[in-house]
Amino acid sequence: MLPKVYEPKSVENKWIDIWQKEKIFFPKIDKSKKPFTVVIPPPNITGALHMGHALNNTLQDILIRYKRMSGENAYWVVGTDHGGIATQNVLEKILKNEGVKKTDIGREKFLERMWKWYEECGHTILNQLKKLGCSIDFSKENVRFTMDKERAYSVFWAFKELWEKGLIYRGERMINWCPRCYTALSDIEVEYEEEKSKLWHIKYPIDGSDDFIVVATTRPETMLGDTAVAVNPEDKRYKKLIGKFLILPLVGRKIRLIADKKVEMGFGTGAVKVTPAHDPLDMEMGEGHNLEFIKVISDDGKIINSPEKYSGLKVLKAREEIVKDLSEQGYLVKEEPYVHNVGKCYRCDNHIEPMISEQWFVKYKPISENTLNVIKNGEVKFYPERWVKPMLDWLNNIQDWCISRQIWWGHRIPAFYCKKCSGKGLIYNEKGEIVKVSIKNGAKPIISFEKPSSCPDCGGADFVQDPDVLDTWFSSALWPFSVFGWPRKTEELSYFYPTSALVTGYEILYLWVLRMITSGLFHLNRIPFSKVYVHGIVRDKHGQKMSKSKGNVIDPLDMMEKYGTDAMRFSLAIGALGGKDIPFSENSIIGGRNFVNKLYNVSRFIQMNLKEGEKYEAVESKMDLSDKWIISRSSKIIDEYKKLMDNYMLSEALDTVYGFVWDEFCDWYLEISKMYINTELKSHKMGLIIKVFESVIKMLHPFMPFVTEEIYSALKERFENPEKFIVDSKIKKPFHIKDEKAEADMGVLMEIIREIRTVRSEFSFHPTKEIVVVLAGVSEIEKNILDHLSYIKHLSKSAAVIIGSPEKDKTYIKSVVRNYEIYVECDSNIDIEKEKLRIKKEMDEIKISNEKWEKMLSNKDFTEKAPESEVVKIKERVNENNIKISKLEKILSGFER
RNA sequence: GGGCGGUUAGCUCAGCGGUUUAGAGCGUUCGCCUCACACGCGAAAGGCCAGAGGUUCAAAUCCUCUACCGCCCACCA
Repeated sequence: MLPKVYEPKSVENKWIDIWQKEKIFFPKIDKSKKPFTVVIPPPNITGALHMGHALNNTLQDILIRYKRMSGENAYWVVGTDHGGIATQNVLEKILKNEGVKKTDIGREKFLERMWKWYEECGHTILNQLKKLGCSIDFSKENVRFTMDKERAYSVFWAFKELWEKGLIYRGERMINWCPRCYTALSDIEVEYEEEKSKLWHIKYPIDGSDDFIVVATTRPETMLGDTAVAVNPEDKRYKKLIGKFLILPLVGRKIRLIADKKVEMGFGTGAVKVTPAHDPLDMEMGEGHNLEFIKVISDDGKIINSPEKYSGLKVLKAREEIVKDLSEQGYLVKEEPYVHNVGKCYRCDNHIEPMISEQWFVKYKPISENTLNVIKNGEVKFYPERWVKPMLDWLNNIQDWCISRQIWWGHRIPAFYCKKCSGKGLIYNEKGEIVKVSIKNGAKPIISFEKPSSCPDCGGADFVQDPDVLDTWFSSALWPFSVFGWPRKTEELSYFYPTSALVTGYEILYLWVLRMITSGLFHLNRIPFSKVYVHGIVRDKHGQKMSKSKGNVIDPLDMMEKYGTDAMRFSLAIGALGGKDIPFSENSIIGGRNFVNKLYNVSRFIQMNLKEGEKYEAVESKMDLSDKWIISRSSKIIDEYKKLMDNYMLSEALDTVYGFVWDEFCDWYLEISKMYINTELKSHKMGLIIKVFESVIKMLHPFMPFVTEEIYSALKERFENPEKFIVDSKIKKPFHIKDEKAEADMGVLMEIIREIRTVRSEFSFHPTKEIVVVLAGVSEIEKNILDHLSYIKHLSKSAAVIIGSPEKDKTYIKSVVRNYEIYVECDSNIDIEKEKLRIKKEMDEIKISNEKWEKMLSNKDFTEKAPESEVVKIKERVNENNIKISKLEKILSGFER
């Protein structure tokens, strides 16, 4: 005998093993079948799976399993991402705990450690995906890594193609520098956060005069690199001073007062200090006015090229000193509190420094034009659609993409330099390692996958590779086709590409999704996927972002351990509504667990009533009302389910089935069917139950793979033409019958039953007390009621349900449902006042709605303008209510006697 | 500054092709260990659908404005 409560752990492990062993998810190229391909957003190998992964991969798995069960050749391509800065930071932290700095061990050794880390962590992540129930084939040959050999070649090839078309260049531009991670970042890798700071007003004396100009700044320390002050050309206050020279306080440098219409007259004092090397806007002005660029902040965030006093200080320390000195020397006019946005590194949260730097860039505008078009014309569809507009806006304002990173972990830029020919363009550290390359200063890159054999210029063979690595998103952007071996023309590539759908969170739409579309179009001239299912972020139950510092993190592994994987998947899936963020709590998983248990117990119920050797078959001639009703309902539910699933409304689909199973199938149909278990109708009833339940667990399998597989294996001999496993089965509609009459009739019966139950409950009948119910008041009671008195009897725990009139010498609790009067026999000492109140209350409610409707009916505008069917409907309702009112009145007057 | 999303039961949210008495889950209350399930069953209480206008025979639902909350984008030093 199966235990009463479902025990997930052993069941889950069992099926994980079997599915892998049976190679069910192994990709097969089958040209007779339509492929449904999804590439996984490769998880970074930074550690363990978190709730975001759990959500993302649950949703993908639901889609994949659904498509597989819909007859498509579903293939979910798996792999992990090397994760550039994020992963390097993880190892750096580990090293720090060991008391080692990465510079101590050097690049080569460091990378050795990184690869070792990959071996361990990559494995962990894959195992966790397995635990999540992902229908992925985990054989080694099917697992990719963004930095494995094949992918490395894809990356090189992509770089080469862009380079050859002049779309990759190395140039000196304003970039975002993270002094902590010690690397450049692209614009989207900077997050802006509001910070309380100050606005300092500083006097800049005018050369050869006692007068001065006051500038306002949030970054006084950058004044060390000021090479101008700018005002708006229209600004009357400063017009005549334009072109004069100022003396830069603390430094003594002579700088020009320039006019530029980028300066806002209304802000601060209307005069801006210009630091071309450390501010994007200032850089533009610097270029426009031919100003000197003086870099005063070093890569490690310290002051350089400045008076002795400040050199070597960290930026914030320098700020303090400078403000102090300005104040002491009388240059500081005032400081006012000021709130403004500060850029922070998305990987380490430290302040980023804008600075001029020579880096590799991709010219993005020209290659992303096609992306704009395919989104605009719907070749790539977003679910929900509301993301389209932000995507287009972003593309319209796209900037060149800084792709070089000064870290060690990643794809090394495939550029080699002949040591002899590159001269001063190659910069080495004291150990003789290459640390920087400057094409500006003469470095000559040769783009190559491997070290070139000889220099085309001098014939020399002494090469050095560019020390930088590529932005991790560069390889991610190629993922949908690099996974299939591109640029090699593989069979996989031609069969599985373009992929079908992408499932991802909205936070990486710009960072990743748009870039994939762009590279797909650029390198293969085909979109990488046509559907993008965009989900939200898993938050805590109050809508707060989960974070370690807030202590509100829920660990999916704990949850799976505690409640089972299916339970967690259920709660994630049902919460993923409309692409919105998901408020998540342990409580919501409990709901999932309860549902898993419910399903499991249905299967127990079925199994308990099956006998070996007996046949169970639904027979059409034996169909009664409840059968017709459940068939009709289940037909509708399957249609609804498919429609929702096909439109990526997974949560709604799950909710639909959930409601059907629990409320209709279990609470009504199974309860009714219990009456027939010991009758000759058993075979018919059980047959029908099995059929409906089979379709239910199939619909639920994508959401809750383990429990449904377990149930399937327990019951499948009873199914028609069962497959070996539910994963491999097809969702089929067992019936194509929609019976509105049966649904309506059943509705009446349900109402009557509920009314009797309410009476029982309100008048405190013990649940086991059997009662006598009389149905009366209708001259000719419909046949369907007569036929199904047994339902009423059974579900309302009645000893007898009689059609007729109440007996005069007995006491009844009376109520009205539709046209029927219901008399529930009771002791004479029932609380009459309570009953009166009950009836009155009900009557009042009906009267109120009747008044409303009668008013509508007397309104000519309504009867003339509203559709005929509406008017008829209202009329019918009024009539029904009037009958009901008269019956209730009769009952009330009965009390007065 | 621009854009997007939200404001419905104590909590988290559905409903927004216009028309019953506005739903669900959780929580609460009452009664039940009813032979699948107490991770359950039955019943109940609980809502001027953020506010103000407008369109309409009819508005939680469509339009406009306002308030508040949350995101995203933007070089206002």
